[in-house]
Amino acid sequence: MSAKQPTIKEIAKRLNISISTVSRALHDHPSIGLRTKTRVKELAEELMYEPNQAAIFFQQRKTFTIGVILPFLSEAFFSAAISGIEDVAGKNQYTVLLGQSRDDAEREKQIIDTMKKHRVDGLLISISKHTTSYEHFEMLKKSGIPLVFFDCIPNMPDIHYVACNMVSGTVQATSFLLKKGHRVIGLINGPEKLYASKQRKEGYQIAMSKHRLKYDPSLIVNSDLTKESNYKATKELLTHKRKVTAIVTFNDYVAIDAMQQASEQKININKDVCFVSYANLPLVQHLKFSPMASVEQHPYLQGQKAAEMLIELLGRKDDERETPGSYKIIVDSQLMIFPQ
Amino acid sequence: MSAKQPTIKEIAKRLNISISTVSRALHDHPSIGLRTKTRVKELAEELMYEPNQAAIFFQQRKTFTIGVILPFLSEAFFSAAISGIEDVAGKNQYTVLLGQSRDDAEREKQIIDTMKKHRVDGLLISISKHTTSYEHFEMLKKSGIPLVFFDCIPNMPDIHYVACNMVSGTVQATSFLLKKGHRVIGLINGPEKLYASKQRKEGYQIAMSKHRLKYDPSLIVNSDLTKESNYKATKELLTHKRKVTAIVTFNDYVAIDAMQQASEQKININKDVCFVSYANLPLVQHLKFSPMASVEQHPYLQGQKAAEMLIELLGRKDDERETPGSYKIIVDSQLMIFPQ
DNA sequence: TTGTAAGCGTTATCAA
DNA sequence: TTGATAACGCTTACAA
Repeated sequence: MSAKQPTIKEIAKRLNISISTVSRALHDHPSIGLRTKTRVKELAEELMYEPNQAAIFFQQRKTFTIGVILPFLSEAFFSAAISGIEDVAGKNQYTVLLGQSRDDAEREKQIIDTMKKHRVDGLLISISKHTTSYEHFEMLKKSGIPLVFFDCIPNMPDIHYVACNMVSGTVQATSFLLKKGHRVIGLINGPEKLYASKQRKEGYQIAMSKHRLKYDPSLIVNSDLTKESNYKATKELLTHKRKVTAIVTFNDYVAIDAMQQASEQKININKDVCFVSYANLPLVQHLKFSPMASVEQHPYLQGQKAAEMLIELLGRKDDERETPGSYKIIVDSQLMIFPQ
Repeated sequence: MSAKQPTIKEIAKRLNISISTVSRALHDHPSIGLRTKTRVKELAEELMYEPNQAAIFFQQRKTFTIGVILPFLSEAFFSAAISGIEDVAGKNQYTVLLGQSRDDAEREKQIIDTMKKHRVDGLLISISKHTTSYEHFEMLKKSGIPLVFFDCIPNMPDIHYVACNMVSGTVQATSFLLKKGHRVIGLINGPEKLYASKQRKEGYQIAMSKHRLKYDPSLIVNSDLTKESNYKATKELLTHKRKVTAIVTFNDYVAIDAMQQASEQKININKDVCFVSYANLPLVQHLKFSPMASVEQHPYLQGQKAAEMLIELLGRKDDERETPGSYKIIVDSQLMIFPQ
């Protein structure tokens, strides 16, 4: 049982040759005689030899591991994203180390520490919504660990990232409603300081001005994305002095709460008040109340792109990596309209 | 930029002492003079020294990494389970390497290979529903890598596992319906060879016999869990010669399809035909049609338990690990009844 | 209290 | 075509 794994040394001893010969034979080094090579390979096979990656990682100062830090895997967006990451990583012989921040800045910091300890070759991060200080990211940069952000990105100069352009998604969402004749459209936005919220706000404003409508700031309300806050925001819009006939919500979860709340107020969902949202949850069309449309953010694609970017970065020689500036990829969001 | 990480050698040189002294100072070894210790620690701090874990892993023949292989992170069950795993792992200084099999046996095998290469200390596996041969698991066992299965476990002797007793869950589910007066209850089960299906079947039979009702095999139909297959199974039950008034479904996803199908046949959900299911998806109560109850399988808890078991196994000396037999933990499932 | 040195498994450089 | 040896960074038994 559990006989300890054979090493090249073991093979060398048995064959009465040197370990370097064994190493080379195993690597198909051209200078090794066919005879020796076969002998080595056969014995390796027989002993079920497997190179000790730990030793190789150590020797090559590389772990072939990338760390992925994201808020919640339970959010469909992230589980899709990590699949994209995993696929790209796997194709490139990299492996994925996982850490969920649970939207807790402290936890995020701690995970980064652990990953640094584990000497991941690089990191993919979607920051927690409570992360405000960015020192830990700076620190990583300084220690030469490449970093690619995706989806939720910090407001820092010179970072590599992949993100979705929420502005255009929001323009589409709002325009969709405007074209349907709505004139008083509310927006339940996320926390004000979030970049994602700023983009939605901007998109909303652009759509309004495109349609030559005056922008009414009181139609945008912020929620901290808890159920209570979502309810409150919804009530605020539903009791607005102007009659709100359509609401754009920060994401599908917010939409669920908003529609629930509206329905309790005897409002006919998507009749009296129309809803449009973001995320495009897999189950969204099966919901009791579902929005008329939802902005797809292509999480799998974002994951792929981010992983590709990171691996590209990792492939470079250290000196090339010094290149100033940063990579950015913007994935276009897209309004998915559901059949009614 | 990216100055390469300092080593104890570096510290030793600067302080003109030996590397072993540095190593010991950093580890608070009792035999080191307070003076030297402070000097070492201060310099380490200043240089932002961090031990090279890759070297340590190599040296200690341990990576403090556990591999987790599961079908889909997009299933709420698994994303909850992995959170439990991650929490326990983190508390014990372990880190989590992720692999999704996508219910593909080949992929599963390949992930195992990669993880073995990466020298994970142990593995947590929920097998893919298409895994039929277990050689790769046997192989791991032989190479001395501890293995703990959770949720979906293979039919192998002497394995460690954590699983949910679906029998009792099914007894509860079926009894719930029986108590409501239903007499002709259908079961849309999963693939026949799945252990989980066998348990559900058994539970169904037990509940029936407890209520002194004759078991009618034609009321159990199998689905391969695709949408089409779910539809087909549903139709079969709805056109059964006996009038089926309640249906238990393999899980919430099946329930969604089944209720959709039933509704298209003008059947009044939970009036004409009542539905009960498994999994307790977080969104289940927000669905257009939701089952009257769903069996909770405590994924987070299963994840925790499995991780604890594995870490316990890892903590042992090699000789203790030889202990024959195996650990099993059965987590009780529980019927969650939703307010109507 | 501190230093020396072996060893973990591999790759790579240099010699033979 | 092959072998000896250093090196990667760290821990630890043994010496001093």
